[in-house]
Amino acid sequence: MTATATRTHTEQGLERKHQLLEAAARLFSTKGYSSTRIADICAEAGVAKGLMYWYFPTKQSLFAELVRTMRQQLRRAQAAAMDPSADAVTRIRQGTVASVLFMAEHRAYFALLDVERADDEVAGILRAGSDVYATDLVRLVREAQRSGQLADTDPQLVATGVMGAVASFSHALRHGSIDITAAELAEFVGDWVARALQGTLTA
Amino acid sequence: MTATATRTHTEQGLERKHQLLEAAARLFSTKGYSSTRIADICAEAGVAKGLMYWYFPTKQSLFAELVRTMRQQLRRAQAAAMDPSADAVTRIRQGTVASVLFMAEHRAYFALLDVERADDEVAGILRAGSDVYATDLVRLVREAQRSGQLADTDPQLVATGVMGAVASFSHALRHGSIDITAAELAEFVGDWVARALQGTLTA
DNA sequence: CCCTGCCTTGACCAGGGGGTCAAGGTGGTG
DNA sequence: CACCACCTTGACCCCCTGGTCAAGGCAGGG
Repeated sequence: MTATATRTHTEQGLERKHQLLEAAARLFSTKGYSSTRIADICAEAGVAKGLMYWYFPTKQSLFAELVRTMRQQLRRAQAAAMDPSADAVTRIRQGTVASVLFMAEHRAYFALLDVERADDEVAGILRAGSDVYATDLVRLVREAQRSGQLADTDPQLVATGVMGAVASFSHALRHGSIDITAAELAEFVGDWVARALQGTLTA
Repeated sequence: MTATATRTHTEQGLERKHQLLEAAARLFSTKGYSSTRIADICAEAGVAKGLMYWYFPTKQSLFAELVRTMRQQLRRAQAAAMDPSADAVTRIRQGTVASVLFMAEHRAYFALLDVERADDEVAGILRAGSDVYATDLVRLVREAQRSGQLADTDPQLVATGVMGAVASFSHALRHGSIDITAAELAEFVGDWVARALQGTLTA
């Protein structure tokens, strides 16, 4: 394994790297991680096989970078959608809607979550990263509880429910088992989550 | 590939087969489908590698049988939990609670759903089977809508939400990110789903 | 005691795929 | 022009793993 760590890239180099990431995202989300061969990725990107190893030390590292990038983007989309002056529950709803929309726009990328969920080989590396949003949600739930908006259920539990809803509905949309526009679905999921949450008050 | 199809088994044979299935379930749910080697399964079961092929024609068929069995069991548990005289929403809730409980009792088996979700190599074979519960749910939702219990949202959408909740919470419990007993969680999820559903009325 | 059908073994095979490498561009700088 | 750093190629290696197979128990029945 050559020392890819200290490698510097030109403008063109970064672009190539990006091409590889995009090609990989397309294939991973279609065929799954382990069923996607490196040769496939390079073919999809239109370059020779060896080139991948100029930019990434291993297949896993490519995958890892992909997920890292996606998470950052998602995170940004969520943050942008939340109105800082709004109450906690509203912000949760806004984040939820934004998440569904984001995922619809970037199906290929977001589908990686499914892979990550099952493939232990890679899940370990990244588990930590997936907690970021969860932590955020937990904070929001606590805030809502302090302000009396929600009852005192375990915040972790609630966060799981919210994230689960986003993931499940997104997954369904991605796989065509639902026939609806992304915008409509996003609103629906927002409502769905809001209702499930609010009830927590009377529990 | 030898003709495993017409093979007859003795009492002992069936037991051995069962051992293999159990070992496989344990490993698949821990390491994922593709990361589990046939050698691992046989080692876990304490038999020689070749023996697996006495009972199963391929690795995939072993997996398929595993999932088929699990689905049947789950299906039975759901059916048993539903009170035929109750209204549709109540039955949905009962099925939900039963699903969470079942999954908690059979973690190793149920975890296979995660694998199935991502691993395309195997997903295709079984996709059809996973629709059974969905179809059931859709029927219940329609019934509830006819009786005015729920508003006229796309039943498919609602079904997705219910199944998603079960899957997500179960997944969380399985992976230890939630600290709660299975019974408690089951009730929580039941409530969660019921709330999310009911709201559909006022949408 | 032998024969037949079920069961078990572990060495073996073949191909597939991750990862390597030597060689050859290409463009910018002294 | 020469040099260097970046980039690109495709043949090659080799391990890993799903799958095969010939050989050998070990019942039980005739």
